[in-house]
Amino acid sequence: MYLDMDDAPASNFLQTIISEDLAAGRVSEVVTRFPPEPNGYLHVGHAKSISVNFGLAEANGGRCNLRFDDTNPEKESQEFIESIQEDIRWLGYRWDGEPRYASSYFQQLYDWAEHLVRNGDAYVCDLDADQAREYRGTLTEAGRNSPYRERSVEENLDLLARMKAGEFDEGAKVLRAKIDMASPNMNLRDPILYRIRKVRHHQTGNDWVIYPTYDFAHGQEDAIEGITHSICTLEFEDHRPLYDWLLEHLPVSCRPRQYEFGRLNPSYTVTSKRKLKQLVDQGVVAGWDDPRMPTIAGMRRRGYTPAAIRRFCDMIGTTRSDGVVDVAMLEFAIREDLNENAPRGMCVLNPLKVVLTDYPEDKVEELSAPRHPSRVDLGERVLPFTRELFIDADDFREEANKKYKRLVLGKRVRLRNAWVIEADEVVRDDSGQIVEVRAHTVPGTLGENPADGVKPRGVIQWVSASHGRRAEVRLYDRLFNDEAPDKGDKDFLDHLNPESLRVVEQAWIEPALAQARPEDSYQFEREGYFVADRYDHSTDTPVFNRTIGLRDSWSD
RNA sequence: UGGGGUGUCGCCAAGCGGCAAGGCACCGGGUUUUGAUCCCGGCAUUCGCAGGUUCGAAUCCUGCCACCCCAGCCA
Repeated sequence: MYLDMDDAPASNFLQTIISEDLAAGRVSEVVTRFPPEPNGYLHVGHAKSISVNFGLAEANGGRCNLRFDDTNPEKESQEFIESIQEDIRWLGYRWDGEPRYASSYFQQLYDWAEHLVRNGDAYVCDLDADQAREYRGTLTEAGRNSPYRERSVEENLDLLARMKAGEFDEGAKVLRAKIDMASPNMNLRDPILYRIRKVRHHQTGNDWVIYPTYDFAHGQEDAIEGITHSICTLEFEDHRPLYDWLLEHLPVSCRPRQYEFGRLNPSYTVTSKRKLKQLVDQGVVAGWDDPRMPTIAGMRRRGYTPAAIRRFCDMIGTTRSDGVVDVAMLEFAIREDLNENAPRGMCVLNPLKVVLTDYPEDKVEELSAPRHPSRVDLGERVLPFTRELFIDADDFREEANKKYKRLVLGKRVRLRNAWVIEADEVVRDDSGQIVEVRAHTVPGTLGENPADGVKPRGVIQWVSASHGRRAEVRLYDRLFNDEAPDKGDKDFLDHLNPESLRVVEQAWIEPALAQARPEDSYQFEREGYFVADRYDHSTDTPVFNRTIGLRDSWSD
């Protein structure tokens, strides 16, 4: 079903580092990790990170852990923990062992916090958030030492224990590393290690009222798990000195190294969790898994395949430069996969009745057609042909120039996988609207060109009016009509594409398509790739989502 | 005016002192019962800019410019 996944082994700066580490014996096995915070759904940007972390481990015979970085219970939930696991599995990756949780290391982390305090490397600070900001200085001015910076080890130990015991209110005290308030790197100006949060944690319940910050947790989690290469995105680069400082000042048994790569920014989309949440909350889309969302769940429902997403990640590469990737590349990846693997079928979105006047009323020809033009292994399907058919209204014109390769009055067209027909006359309703085309078949044209040498102008899809089935078809398009909807001071909501969804309630599909199971992909010939909706589709009420249209180079 | 990064074709991206890979997009042409696919061809005398080193530089040095990130008790 999927494309060949191990084409060219990805070569990038991370692989180069790993190869050198392996060759020099600095590491004996590659261990990476994918460390999402369970505070939202995974999106295409995470897919790249997953591909990088799992891919590197896989390519080097190593392991990759899944670790929930659940250090901030306020924003996290079990729902996200589950959706994240489902998405990673769906993408086709398997983490090593059981999922890990930062929260399962809380005691160890606390012990290490005491260790820092004992060595005079951390202190309890009573400054509130506003004061702390003031003391921190600015980008161009050094900060000032907190008045609580020189507390004794004994006092700090006592205060820390009391913080843990719940004796202080939220925000009343924090534990900070004692580094350098004048550092040009803001992250080294006595960063906060622990804060008081009297909220229930989804994994540890009410065991803790103090929670470690990302900085105090991440490197140590990596050390505990024996991570060799801790790969994250560029914005964490400034945190690396702190990451290293903590590991140097703690009795950890191994030294993971942090490396950063540029995050993925696809054009015509937004990927910030805040903005995606806004789209959901404001009802712009139907939910986190709306087919227009760049979430993994959304792309899945849209009909994107794991193979296409992985292929896309390989195509864009992994570097330290941050740019915008043309979504056309993602679209190429899914077309490439589906062109190769999706069975073909016929669907008429905008029906116009055609009556074949020479064709007997009750005759039904059970034609057979290949499911795929080149994949003979996919077999054939039965195509009932009858006197009354539907074609797409866009595929008929009373008159047209020679560039129009469809049905024209008095001219011929090939009905895909069936007869060549010739249009004779149109039937109109009271308002003058064409409601029917009367035509006749050209004899001997089943699988053959017309004997008289007059070739059809083109090929169009059709569905038997008596044997076809009704279906709802959801035509999705880009959610935004601006290449960079959230760049600069733009409001991304001002650039929504009003035509990102058009629902065709009464499309006609050939009978074989009604047999689709949810999440089966097809190419509706001449239209595009469509997937049977994961939730709403059934044989009784077929519902298809347009994944992506066919490449179209035609212009009038 | 602090620190950390990045700058190679419209986009992504190889390249690491020897004379600019590849993919996407785009433009031609061919095949075709999908205006699809497939096939063939085109597409950077030039690597942010300016100097310098060298027989030779996208690759080394110097200076400059542009853009991104950092002042959450978020990650």
